[in-house]
Amino acid sequence: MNKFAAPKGVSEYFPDRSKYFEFVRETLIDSARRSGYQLIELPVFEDTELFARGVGESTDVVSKEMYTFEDRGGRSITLRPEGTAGVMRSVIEHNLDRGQLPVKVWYSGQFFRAERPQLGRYRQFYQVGIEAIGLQDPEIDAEVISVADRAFKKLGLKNYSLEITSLGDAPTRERYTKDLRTYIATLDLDEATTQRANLNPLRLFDDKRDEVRALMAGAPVLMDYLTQESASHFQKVQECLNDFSIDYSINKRMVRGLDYYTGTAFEFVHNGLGSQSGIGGGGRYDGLMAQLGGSDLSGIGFGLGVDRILLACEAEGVGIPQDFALQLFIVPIGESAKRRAVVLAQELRVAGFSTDLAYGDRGLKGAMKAADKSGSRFALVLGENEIASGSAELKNMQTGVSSSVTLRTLQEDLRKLL
RNA sequence: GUGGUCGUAGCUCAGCUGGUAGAGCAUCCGGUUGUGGUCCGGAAUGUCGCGGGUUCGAGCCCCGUCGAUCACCCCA
Repeated sequence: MNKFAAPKGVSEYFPDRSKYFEFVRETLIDSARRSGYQLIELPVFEDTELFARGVGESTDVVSKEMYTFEDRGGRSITLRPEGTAGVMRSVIEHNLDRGQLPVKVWYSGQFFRAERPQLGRYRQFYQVGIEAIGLQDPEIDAEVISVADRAFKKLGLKNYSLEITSLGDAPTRERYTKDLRTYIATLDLDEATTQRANLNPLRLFDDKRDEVRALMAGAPVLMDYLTQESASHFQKVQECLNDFSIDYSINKRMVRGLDYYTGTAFEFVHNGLGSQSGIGGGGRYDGLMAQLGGSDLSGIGFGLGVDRILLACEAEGVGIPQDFALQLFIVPIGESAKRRAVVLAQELRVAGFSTDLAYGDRGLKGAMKAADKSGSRFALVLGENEIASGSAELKNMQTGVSSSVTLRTLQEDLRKLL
């Protein structure tokens, strides 16, 4: 029988790399928790219309990358391509905005886009995101950015940068887009590019060809169109980032893939990932909630790509901290020791120590090898002699130094050492 | 979705102008009857991605297909 294979474009994480994935994800989530964000757990599929209206029909994400199917009741369902629309739906549906504002939530999980796969670009990918809803203060913009930045620094990443911009409010963008279209109409572009420009003129700023870049150099810049209010908001965001000692650069030509962004927008880019360099991005979406039928509250959030951040960590050789390793591995010698070891391991686990032990009958050498492979920080050698005297040999697997411990005080001793 | 490259042992790869497969690492056993990560010896492991074609003969050539990867597109 033929072996089954995973569907095209999915990434899987299994030992030993899964530990690394887990470390990255938990670090990102931890940063959100430390800023007061609380978990919101949502479905991975939603009414297709939610994304069409929320994300925007003109975006590539909606027009050609969604996993859409009909369920058994004939409803059109779509696997979520991004997180914000679903969060908005849930906030509106359950009136989460009725209480104190802002509502601050984080989420994590799988997202789906039917693109041609590449390293760091998968059809099922993993994001950690946060949303802060119902507060317009520029300080919250900086806070959201800081959650991501703190997480990256905690991971030990260095080779990344933050770009920020302001997209202005809806009327501003309308005025600007009109001028931009007028400008583009004067350019000599090939058919495909013209079509792209018609769909969304901002996209031309992202073109990688030098000719197009040169042509676009003379284009009007959105930031020159900002209202007094938007400009001052953006100014305050920058001051706040300065206060936080977060480095950034202003990218006046940033293009975001989703239609709902207004005002502050940002992107984290890693320099060691080839063309899939975006490791996270987000921004304000002040009209979105009203557009989806809720009250007219502002919002800001981000999505971080865990798959790509993991790749970035590997590219930079970022290591996993010790507290992710197994703490103790028990090596029993002989039948009666084995029975004692099973119970001892259970006691230690109950007491909160991560513990594993050598099963089977591989002999001491084999069991020590297993202890080594487990990555455990300590090995506890438990033989007939030791049991008779109520003791055991505790070996530090890094230094190779071992000492005798009494089983009765083992837990206290471990606590001191770990 | 468009174009290029690649697909051989669990992993990384070698395999000359077509003559039915090899290395290193990992695994297991032993050197060491109570000590891993070093060293030495030994063993096991493959429908050469899959399907078809050309040929006396295909890992190698041709076609298709699936997958990965790179660039574009797009983005996390």
